[in-house]
Amino acid sequence: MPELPEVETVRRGLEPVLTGATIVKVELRRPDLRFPFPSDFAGQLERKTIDGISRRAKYLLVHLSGGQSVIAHLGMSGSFRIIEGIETLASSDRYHHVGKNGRHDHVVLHLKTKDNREVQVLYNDPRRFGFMLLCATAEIANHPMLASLGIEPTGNTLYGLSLAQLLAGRKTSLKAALMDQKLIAGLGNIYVCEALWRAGLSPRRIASSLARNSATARNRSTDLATAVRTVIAEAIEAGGSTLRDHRLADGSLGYFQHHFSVYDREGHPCPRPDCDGTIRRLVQNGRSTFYCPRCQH
DNA sequence: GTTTATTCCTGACCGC
DNA sequence: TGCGGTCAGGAATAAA
Repeated sequence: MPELPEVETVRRGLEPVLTGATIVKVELRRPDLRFPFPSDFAGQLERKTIDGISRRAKYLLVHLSGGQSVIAHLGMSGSFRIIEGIETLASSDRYHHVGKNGRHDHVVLHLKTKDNREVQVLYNDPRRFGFMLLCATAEIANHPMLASLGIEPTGNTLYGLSLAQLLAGRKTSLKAALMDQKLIAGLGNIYVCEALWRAGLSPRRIASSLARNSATARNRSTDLATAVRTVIAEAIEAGGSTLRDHRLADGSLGYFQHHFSVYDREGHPCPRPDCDGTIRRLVQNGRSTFYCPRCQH
């Protein structure tokens, strides 16, 4: 399930191939993913060159010559695959890890790289929760999908005080607040669970309790901001190292198996050294939450 | 304005 | 082995 770290890893994997490449041809093998492709999507990409690829929250932004950008989202099952050369597409053994016969390869970009190699970039998405849209590059920040996104948990904008301000007045749970893309952009179910465990905070705690004017609340918001930043940074780092090992093997970009402390570990012992609790699962807002009832308060 | 429930989709998994 | 049911999840959308 691609959250911010996975999307950033995909971006880093695509960047050296896409940057400076010319889009020779675009194959759309169905009319839509989650949404219909923009009208004449292929035509608007073909013959353009790619100036660069950036990321905002869980969105990939592919910047094209001529002032347009592709806004791409991987949904929950989207992945990219890079195939060198033009003859290998028919080789079925390339598909074994992403599904049968490339059935869910919905988009194929035929590229000529800046050093004149012919490369195919395939977008595969079995559940089709992903999407691709077009937007004027100058207007990306105002695009409805991106305009109301909150702060990035990377960099230096998320810290105790800024987090406390975001949570002030929120009557919902800490878990739901951290999942809210309008507050912090890019966190999903997995890293929210992990960050709350690291900070020793209960997912059921009322969000605004971290915004109170007390030393305890300030410490908690600082601990949580630190936990969010470090869990994201470590996952990006882990994705980068996985990418180095993985990319040469088969060109796939998208899923990276990390080790989690609590996510999907119901019934396992809490990994905190001085805790003898057991990881539990509960459902909040229709989503599974994994946490340790012994050390998260 | 805030919060919650529903919807989209398919593959994996479980019990019978 | 096969069938039906359940679950997972991001974000738009509707509803409360």
